[in-house]
Amino acid sequence: MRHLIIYEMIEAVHRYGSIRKAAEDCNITSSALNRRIQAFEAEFGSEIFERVPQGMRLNAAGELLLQFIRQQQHELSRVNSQVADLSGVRRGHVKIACSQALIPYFLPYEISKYRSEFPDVTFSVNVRDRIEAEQALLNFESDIALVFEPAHMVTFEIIHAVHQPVTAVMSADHPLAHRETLRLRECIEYDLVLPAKQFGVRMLLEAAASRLGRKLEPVLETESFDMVRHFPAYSQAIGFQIPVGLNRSARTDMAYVPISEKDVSGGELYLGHLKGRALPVAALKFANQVAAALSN
Amino acid sequence: MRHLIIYEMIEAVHRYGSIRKAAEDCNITSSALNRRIQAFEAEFGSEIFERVPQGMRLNAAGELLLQFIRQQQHELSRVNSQVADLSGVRRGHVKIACSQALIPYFLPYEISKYRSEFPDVTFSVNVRDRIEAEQALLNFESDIALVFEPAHMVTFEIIHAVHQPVTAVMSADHPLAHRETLRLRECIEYDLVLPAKQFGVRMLLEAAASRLGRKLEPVLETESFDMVRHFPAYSQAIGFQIPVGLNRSARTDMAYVPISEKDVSGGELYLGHLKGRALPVAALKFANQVAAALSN
DNA sequence: GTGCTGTGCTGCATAATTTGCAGCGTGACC
DNA sequence: GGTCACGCTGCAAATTATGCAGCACAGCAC
Repeated sequence: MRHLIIYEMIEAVHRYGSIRKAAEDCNITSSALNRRIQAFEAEFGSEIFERVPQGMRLNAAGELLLQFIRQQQHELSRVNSQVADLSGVRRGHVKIACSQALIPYFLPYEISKYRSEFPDVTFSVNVRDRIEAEQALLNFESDIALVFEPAHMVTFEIIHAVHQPVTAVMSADHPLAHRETLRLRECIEYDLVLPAKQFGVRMLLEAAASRLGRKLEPVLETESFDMVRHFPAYSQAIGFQIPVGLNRSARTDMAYVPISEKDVSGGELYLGHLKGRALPVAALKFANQVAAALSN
Repeated sequence: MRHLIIYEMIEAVHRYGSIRKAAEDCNITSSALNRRIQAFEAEFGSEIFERVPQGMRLNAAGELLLQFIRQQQHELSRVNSQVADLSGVRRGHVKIACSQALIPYFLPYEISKYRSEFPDVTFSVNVRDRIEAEQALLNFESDIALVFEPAHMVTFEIIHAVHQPVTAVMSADHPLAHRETLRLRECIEYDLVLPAKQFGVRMLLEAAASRLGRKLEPVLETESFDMVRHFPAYSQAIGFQIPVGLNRSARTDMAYVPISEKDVSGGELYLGHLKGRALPVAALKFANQVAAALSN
């Protein structure tokens, strides 16, 4: 869309904080870009950048405009996907922000399944914690989010929610491996592998431990859910994960035992999008498929 | 916004159904406009007009695009008004769709009051019946609507609602003029002046009459609420109006008596806007003022 | 049929706009 | 005090849009 290229230029200037650097990115000279920005500001009726000795910084009006630009680009891509839909071919791009837990099994499977039906739909997947995920929706960086226990859900419109008990991960020969459910106090006797503090699973475990009057002292704390899942294979340590991040049939050398809801109440995995914003056709169809998958 | 002029051109072509006529409107030659439309369609990835021997007609993709264009223009004007608000000066334009009843007293007063505080805000007021009003919101022709008993309110987000008993309008020397309330059967004994069938007041009266097993036989049926209000001055006829359309202090030669709620249940006057759409600053402030005025 | 009128479309020369180049002035940093 | 990066600007070249004239086609009146 050549007539909207000025928007991309504005975004570039904002990103680089410098006309000269942004100009390089736009394959244009700085003078040309400079004049386009100036012409735009004149038309817009107000400056959108603050000129500081270090370069360009968006002012309040610019922030407002940037919000508009992103929304507008999102709407345009939605219209495009609807138009593509009209001609029978289902094309489009789905942008997903999700928790790490969805990465190993759930999303790869669901995306493959969707693409087997609509091969012209492409995807982008960004791992975001529950705070960043909401930001991604607001920035129009993502169409839909799939997050465990989101922090504040004011702008988050829920498509589907599913309960996820916190589940202990251990090697198949662990003393507790044969149990149906576990109490938290039993787990604490072993070495613990916990996700970092910003994650929902950790938050639920901490809350439960403090109710027991105990403190969690992990031998390994990590931001990688893969580490939490795989470390217990090589020791008697116990990791924690939510069921959607586990695949019982994949590894017979591991055991997955849910923690009793009496101790740890579990949390909700939410599938949602930005409130008041219509989804592109492809994103909507994919969201429906995911919602159906989560229901089982 | 020169870079968005193509949108106005598309709207012009749609409006005139002809490139040549639209070109005249755009102060451009038909060949230039023709090429711009073609270039746009190429970029957009799909034709948006159907070429018929009579000229150009939007196709399905074009309808989608037009919806996008209107929404986008609305959002832009909203951003503009927010930006103007930043610099202290409150500027902007408020577009109102309303029932006829609001025209004689209510809106002129409220608009004047608002403009005495913010003289740089301009208004457009369009009289729309309750079906057209919702359409006006959908087309972004209006920011807010003020309608009596809207027909279907799926896309209508209510800001404020106020009950309006149906009120009889008669000359001050009418036999019923001194009464506190009137029964419908009393009114029917006199000549009736009724608004046309599409209006809410008429609908409520018809429903009430059929409950009484009576049929309304107006001596004068009109689309003009002014006629309904003024005709009774010169005869013993009775007209009907809602309180917001009446101004007790203005005319001492007229009497206004509410119909008993036992007969005619009255209706709601709704102030609202399009669901899921943020209002420009000026429209929002004005809506708040109107809501406050309606509360009294 | 036969003009006639309207439609969208197109080749080409021209007008308008945008761009690149080079250079200016300014403030931050060492 | 020198260097660097910044935004900005005059001017000529390159690119793009426009206007003119004319084409092919479809509907319509006679």
